[in-house]
Amino acid sequence: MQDVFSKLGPLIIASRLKRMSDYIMRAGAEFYYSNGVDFEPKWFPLYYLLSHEKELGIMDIAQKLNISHPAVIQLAKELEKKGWVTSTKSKEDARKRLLKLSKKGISLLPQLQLIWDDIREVNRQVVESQSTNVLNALEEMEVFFASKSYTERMKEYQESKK
Amino acid sequence: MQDVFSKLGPLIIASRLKRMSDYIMRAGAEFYYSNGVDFEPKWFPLYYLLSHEKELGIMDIAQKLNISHPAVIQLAKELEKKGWVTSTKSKEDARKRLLKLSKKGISLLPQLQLIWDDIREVNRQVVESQSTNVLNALEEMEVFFASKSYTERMKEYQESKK
DNA sequence: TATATTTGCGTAATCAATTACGTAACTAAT
DNA sequence: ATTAGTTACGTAATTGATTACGCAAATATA
Repeated sequence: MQDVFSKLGPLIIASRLKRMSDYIMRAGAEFYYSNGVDFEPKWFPLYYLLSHEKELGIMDIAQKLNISHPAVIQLAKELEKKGWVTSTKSKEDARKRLLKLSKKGISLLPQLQLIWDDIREVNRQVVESQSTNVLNALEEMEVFFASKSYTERMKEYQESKK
Repeated sequence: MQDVFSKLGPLIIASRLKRMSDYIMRAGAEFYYSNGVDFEPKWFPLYYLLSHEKELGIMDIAQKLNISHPAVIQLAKELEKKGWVTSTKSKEDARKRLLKLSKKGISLLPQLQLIWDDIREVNRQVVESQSTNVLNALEEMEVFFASKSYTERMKEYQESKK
């Protein structure tokens, strides 16, 4: 075993989470490519979101996706270049730029849906193969840290040792 | 619920893994800082590795940590700047540059150990709170994809649909 | 109404890590 | 001993995302 990580146990949960995430992301990229669709995994959250909402402002999206607003601008720029997303100035609030899928963007959806179905299916297989379900584990962690943050918990533990 | 992710289920395992990883990393960074140690979480794997091995070449490290060798060089440069790591040319193989902890680096260890203990403890709490253990889930995923890659599994599923 | 504050967006600078490429040292084959 | 191929390392360019900053529009307050 050339791999230090798995020996370290609880100390490096974060690194292992990241590694698995990177692995899946890369595989996803390959998969789009081998299906002849010029689509990148990083576009998925925004694209998917817009496919379910008529139109949204930059900040709304940033909040919903939990990423920074410059990231949204960046992603949107790329999707606009592809011709899949267009934007309009809001009439109620002139500061807002509203994003939505273009006709071309909508017409791509069925093809993407097929791919997403495959991805979903494999992910389902993974989860079903597990005696401990990674999605449940994540959900539990999110709830755990929502009730009291990681930082708070570490501080408390330090206090308790004194 | 302002958060689209948790509704998407298996489709975006990767994004959720990444998000949780980022969250813990950030908390870790804060924690070092609030303990008055000028140490960054990204340094941990290399530092920890060197604290357990006498000296290692760049490529060895890259392999063991499963990162690219330029990443190792970069991290090493930072730790050398801090004075915690030194390097020597290998005598057996003049191409190799061997990294090891400096005296100063070793003398910092006890302080870091304390912090790592706290982190380990909170991570242990997390894991114990869970009915489904995230580390086990990750381990299972790694085994699952080691036996057959994500890409292969997607291809197979596509074939099976025809 | 004038002024201060907040909000939404865009740009710039920065950061962490990767891929691509070049060079030097080692190894193997003739 | 020469040549070809591989390995180890370093640098440069690129990618993806973040924080910091600034401007303009909207909102709240005096």
